[in-house]
Amino acid sequence: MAVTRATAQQSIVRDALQAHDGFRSAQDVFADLRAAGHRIGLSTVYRHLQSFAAQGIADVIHDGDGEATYRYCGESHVGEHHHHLVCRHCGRAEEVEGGPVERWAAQTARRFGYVELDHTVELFGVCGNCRSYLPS
Amino acid sequence: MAVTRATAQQSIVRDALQAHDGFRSAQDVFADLRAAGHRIGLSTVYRHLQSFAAQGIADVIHDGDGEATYRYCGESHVGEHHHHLVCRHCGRAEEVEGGPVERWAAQTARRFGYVELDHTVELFGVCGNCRSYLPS
DNA sequence: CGCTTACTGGGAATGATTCTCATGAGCGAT
DNA sequence: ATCGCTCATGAGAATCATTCCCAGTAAGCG
Ligand SMILES: [Mn+2]
Ligand SMILES: [Mn+2]
Ligand SMILES: [Zn+2]
Ligand SMILES: [Zn+2]
Repeated sequence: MAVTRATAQQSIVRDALQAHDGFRSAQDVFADLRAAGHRIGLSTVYRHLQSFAAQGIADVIHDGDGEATYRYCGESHVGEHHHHLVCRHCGRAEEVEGGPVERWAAQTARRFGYVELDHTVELFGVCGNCRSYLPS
Repeated sequence: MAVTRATAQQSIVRDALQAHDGFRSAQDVFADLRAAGHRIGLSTVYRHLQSFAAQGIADVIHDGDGEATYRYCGESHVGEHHHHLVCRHCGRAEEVEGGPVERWAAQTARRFGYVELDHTVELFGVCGNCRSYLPS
């Protein structure tokens, strides 16, 4: 599943991801690359995004419709376990530590006798920037 | 979006959900109902499951593939905000309170200047029952 | 410079969810 | 109990993200 050779396509997919600070879908990235004049296949975009995620270089979040969105992981958090605070308007995301959550999760699982624990924790809101633009 | 009239189909979809203590997909519920000899359409199953969710009667979780799964909410937690500890093997789920998580989420959002906060928190593991059946 | 093997990409296939719309059934009013 | 309006139903088509297939291409190594 991990695509390892250094190809031109791998580069442009990585660059496209890094160019934004928010989560973007494979379809989005594909459309942007094509619009920018790059010759690349949709399958290839999927392959690399998933490969980045498998390597921990990128994070994945499934949006409300279940569509997978990817984000290039910030330098300081590559590989480390962390979560995100995502602006549901512009897609911008902050990487956050989950200290209290991790402890609560472990304790809760123990209480119910569950093992091999894992968890998904994502925070959504409207960022300071978008707040000014938006009504209500 | 909420289907309100008391129809036979609404009943059997509700019953099918209540009959299991784990999260199940619309496709699963549909297959079961058909196998049990009920005449019902797939669209109708989707309609009712989504309606239950909109009313807070059922919970929804998107599984790893982004497929939506539904679960009839336990009596004591209907309407109240809560989370789940789900067995990734048999689908069984425990309803859990997220006290520490709620506080952490609010504090984190404030720190980054985000408003209109919301969050998804789901715990996954292997339940005590399944642990005995499973290898490794 | 070859060779081997992994990568590419167009198109077809898959599978969940949504849409359309003619038919059927709640239920409030009579 | 009946009528009639409105909403619910369901079969099939449509949508859309993601995966599969596979012949052609290029990376990396000697
Ligand atoms: Mn990250
Ligand atoms: Mn619940
Ligand atoms: Zn924003
Ligand atoms: Zn289990």
